[in-house]
This record gives sequence, C-alpha cells and structure tokens, in this order.
Amino acid sequence: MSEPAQSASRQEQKERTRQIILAAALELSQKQGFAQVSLRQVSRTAGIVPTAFYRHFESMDKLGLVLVEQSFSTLRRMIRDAQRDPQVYDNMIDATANVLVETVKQSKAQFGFVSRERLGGPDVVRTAIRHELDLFVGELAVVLGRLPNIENWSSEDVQMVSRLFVRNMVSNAEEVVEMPDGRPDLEEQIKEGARRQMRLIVIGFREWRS
Amino acid sequence: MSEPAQSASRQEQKERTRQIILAAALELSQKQGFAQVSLRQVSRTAGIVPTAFYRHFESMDKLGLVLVEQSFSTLRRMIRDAQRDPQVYDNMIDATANVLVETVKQSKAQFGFVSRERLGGPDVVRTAIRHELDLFVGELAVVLGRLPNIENWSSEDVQMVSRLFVRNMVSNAEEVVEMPDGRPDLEEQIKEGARRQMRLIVIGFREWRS
DNA sequence: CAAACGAGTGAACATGCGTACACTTAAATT
DNA sequence: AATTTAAGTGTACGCATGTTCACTCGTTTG
Repeated sequence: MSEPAQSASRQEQKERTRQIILAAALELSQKQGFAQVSLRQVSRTAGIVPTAFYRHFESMDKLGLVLVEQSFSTLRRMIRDAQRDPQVYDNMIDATANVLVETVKQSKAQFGFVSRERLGGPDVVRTAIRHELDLFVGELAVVLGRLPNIENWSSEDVQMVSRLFVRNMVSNAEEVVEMPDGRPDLEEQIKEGARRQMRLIVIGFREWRS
Repeated sequence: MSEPAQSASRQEQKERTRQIILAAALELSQKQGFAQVSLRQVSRTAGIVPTAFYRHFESMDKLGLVLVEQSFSTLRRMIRDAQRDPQVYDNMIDATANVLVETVKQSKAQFGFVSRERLGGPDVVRTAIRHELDLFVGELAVVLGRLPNIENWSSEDVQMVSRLFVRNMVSNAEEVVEMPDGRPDLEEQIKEGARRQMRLIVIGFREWRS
C-alpha cells in the first residue's frame, strides 16, 4: 500500500522507511529528549502504524543505539575531513575551532542528541555514548602523538591532553547547539573561546610539564 | 490519618511531607531522569496519594524548579565553607580540588540532578539551571577579581577565567557523580585532573595574556 | 505462473498516567 | 465548645502507551 513516488525494490523501500523513522526519532528527541519519545509518536511522525515499527527496530532502546552510532559516524567524518584540510597543518588551533563550529552547526540535531543523552538519556544510550567517547579519546591521542611538538611526550600525557581536548570539544559543541540561529557574533565568541582553551592546554602543558 | 510519630503543628507536618516528596523525586530522578518521573511515582514513593501531591506543588515542573534551587543552595554553601577554610589561601588549587570532590561526593544526588537535567531535563528545568550557572559565573568572577594575582586583570578576562573554572567544575562534578563508590584511586585521579586543569588555566593565562 | 515472503495494516488489550471531585478528620481559630 | 481550615483519602474518568494477533497485498523467488 501507499505508492512511494516511484517503485522500488523491497530492500530500498525498507531502508527508506528506516531512515524516515530515524529522522523522526531524532527530530522528536530535540524537543523533548529521547527518553520521552514514545514508539507511537515516532511511528505517527514517520507516517507508519505503530506495529510496523517493529519491522525495523525491536525497541526504542535499539533505535537509540543506532542514533548514537549514526551521530559518531558523522563526528568521525568531520575529523577525517578536517585532517585533509591543508589549513590544519599551518594553523592547527584556528582551523580546528572553525571546523568544530561549522560541523556542529551543520548537524545540530545529531550533536544535540549526543549532548543531551550523554547524561540525560536512558541507561543503554548513556553507556553507548560514554563508550564511543572513550574510543574517540584514544583515536585522537594517536593523531596527536604523531604531531611534531608532541611526539616525545609520555603516552599518559598525550592521553590526558586528548581527554582535555575531547572534553572541551563536547562543551563547545553543547554551546553551538544551544546557540540561537543567525547570531554570527555569538558564533565568533564561541570560536574565540575554543581557540583560547586549546591554546591554554597547549601552552600550559609545554610550560609546566615536569 | 497516619500518626507521624509525634504530634506536630500543621505547618511542621506539611513541611515534613514536602521534604519527603522532594527526596522521593530526587531519588527517582537518579535512576530514570527527572522527566520520566511521574507524579504518581513520586506520590507512591513518598507514601501519599496522588491527589495529595497538589497540596504541595502545582505540577512536577514546579517541583523540578525547587530541586534546582535546592541543589544550587547546596553548591553555594559549599563555596562559602571552602572560602572559610584557611588552606585555601595557602594552596588555592589543591584545596579547591579537594573541596570540590568531597562536596560532590557528599551530595551526589543533587549534583547528579544538575548534571543530568542541565541538558537532558524539561525546558523549564534546563532554563533554570542555565540561569543559576550564569549567576554563579558572575559570583565567582567577583571572588576571583579580589585575588592578589588577578586584581589588575580586565573584567572581561576575569569573567572568562570564571567561565572556564565553572565549566571545569561542572565537568569534574559529572565525573565524580558517575564514579563508582569505593574507588579511592579513581577519586585521586579526578582530583589530579582537576588540579592540572586549574593550573593550566592559571599558567596559560598568565603566560599568554597579551 | 504459483508459492512464499515480508513490509505495512487495524483492531484489541491491559496498564499507567494526570486530574476532577466529593470526602474525612485532625489541628487551628473563634 | 462550636466552627473553620486544610492535609490527606478514594473513586472515577478519559487518554496515551507498548505489545498481541490475524490480516493484506505487492515483491521476490523457485
């Protein structure tokens, strides 16, 4: 039933519906938080009947885990793109601040999801996010460890800097997400803050490391 | 009905019930997040009938606002006590790290509430928490501005350092709250992290301020 | 071309919810 | 001592939820 524009293979159509469900859940989460979003609400928004939901996810919890996965995959793509940017080698800090703000702005829904649900979400979702962030700290540590100034630091120190960077990234992402639209002044302020924090970390470490 | 141990004036008894309701709501929030806590759950846990709830709060939202107030009043008491501690003048950073960890450990429920609901809670609660945090940044800036090393900084710089400190405080409080009990090693690690971050901020600012 | 599959349907259910309303029964007021 | 006040009770209601089950009917498969 319900001809979806053009005919499509069963798989294609299923995948399409799946994405619609995910998008619906993400949108509803923005306004009320994932935990308050009901299976019926998602189904209604996605334009399917509640029971059809089960053809795609066995529960809202599983749906939440997929949203986590999806959000972090967006994040990783951002980091990969940023590393390709030639600017990054010239001016690591400024470039990072720009990429961060731009990427978060572009995928507010996903980063907002992570921000909110990292502490406020259901247990399974919180656990998944914490795990992803831990992985991410490790990955960033590897990247940082290859940097010229840093290559002879102890691995604990690199790990710690990485943790500080990720923590700051999360904080700044929160700020961008909560930023009202069309306020380039605020945006610039956040970027400036991010730059300063990164400089503090770098300078502080170089200066004080004993 | 239900003789509450010893007789009590009407006011006293009402206040007692009110506190029981607040405690019930706080406890339930810890496990499921405030937004998922229903009026009926709170009433059940508090040992009253749902309709009696309305004698104390006009809605769960209003209850949430009181919890925010209560939590920040705890926080302010902590800061005031810490300022009285003579250690603070000798070794500001170490003392602050200790006080932070100890206080949060002692009132995990309240700080956990703020952590979770700051981004994950209902709109009204989130707004209230953001407002309290803004106030708090301002208050801390006043305290910092009176410090010997800092007294000739521009007020914008002081405000920014204050924001960084509060942000770090929030992050560290999150970590303490999520810390499993009886792990003095983790606790020490968090303290050490907090100390380093504060040193970074101070050193970095002193070094780089242009 | 016939059979099997499977995405989406629609009715039905038990449960928990917020709130309205009429009530009891002590404490407070007169 | 008589009256008023107000915390707390108990019932009842309409509504949204998650999940069940038997179903349709186009796509895929043999």
